[in-house]
Amino acid sequence: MKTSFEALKQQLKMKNISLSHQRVKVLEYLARNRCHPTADQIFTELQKDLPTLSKTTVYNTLKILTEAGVVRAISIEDNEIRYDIEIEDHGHFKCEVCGTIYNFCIDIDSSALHDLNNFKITDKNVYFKGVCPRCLTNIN
Amino acid sequence: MKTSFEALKQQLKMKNISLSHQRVKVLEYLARNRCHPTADQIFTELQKDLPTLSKTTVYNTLKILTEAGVVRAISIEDNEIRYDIEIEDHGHFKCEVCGTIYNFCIDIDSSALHDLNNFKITDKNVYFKGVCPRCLTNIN
DNA sequence: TTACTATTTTGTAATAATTACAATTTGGGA
DNA sequence: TCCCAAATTGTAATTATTACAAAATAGTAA
Repeated sequence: MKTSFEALKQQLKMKNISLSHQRVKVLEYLARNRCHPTADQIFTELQKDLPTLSKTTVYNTLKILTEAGVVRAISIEDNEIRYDIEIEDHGHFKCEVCGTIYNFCIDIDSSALHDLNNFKITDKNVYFKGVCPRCLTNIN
Repeated sequence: MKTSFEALKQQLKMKNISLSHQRVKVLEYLARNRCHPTADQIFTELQKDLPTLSKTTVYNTLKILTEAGVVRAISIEDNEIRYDIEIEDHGHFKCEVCGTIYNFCIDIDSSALHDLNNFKITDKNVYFKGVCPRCLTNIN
């Protein structure tokens, strides 16, 4: 697990975000399942352990964690938001055949962005689409 | 107007997409309003001229044009899809204060993407967020 | 422990974007 | 003019998300 849980808790404490049982569960889920789940996937999975869990709580928690900068919300398409606990700059590749979302390294040289000279950039997202190697093999 | 209308029509004819009155109107709107409108904005505006227009037609048309590669669907956030008639590779910057979406030039060197060596890339999207110069000025 | 207060969770209802689908309309060719 | 296929329309359904009020919970001070 790249981001140690203790460090995360510390980080949230400093922002006065209390870590309730439910919030810890959501965080744990995101840390363990780095497949960019939707709110619904998180809810459905956690409900198995926490039968009283409410979907509203999942949405609330994701919103709080996103605003705290601990989680990143990504919306590639399909009108559904996916969540990612990796904050460091990286790109997302969505396979149009199997739907899997892959991470990939990319660093965009800000000096190349002459069009955005006077803009304050707070968030960079790179989303690619195409076909992943596994699906390319299966097609042939 | 960068992409000449005649060329566009030709392109669509070749793909066996007939250009009905409604479809032409949608295309014209996108060509004239390069502000990345939502389906609803397009519908509301066009309805003034075409009172019988149906929102379903707008969605249908946008889907057809997107599949034909004449229009690009972009979903930065807010769970709403925006449409752009510029197909050439460029990035989108959304100002978090005024909501405006700006285009900017960017070309991503594929050689830098060693993580995606065996992937077939069909679509590249770059979405940045932050504050645009005008809003930066107003804040101070 | 008890009482109090603020925060969190829960569940239901509302909202909003999009899609499904059947009926009607339209336009081009025989 | 008639006919057929394609396009449009309007309504209803679906889905993700948000709003909101009531209930539960946790932490704190007496």
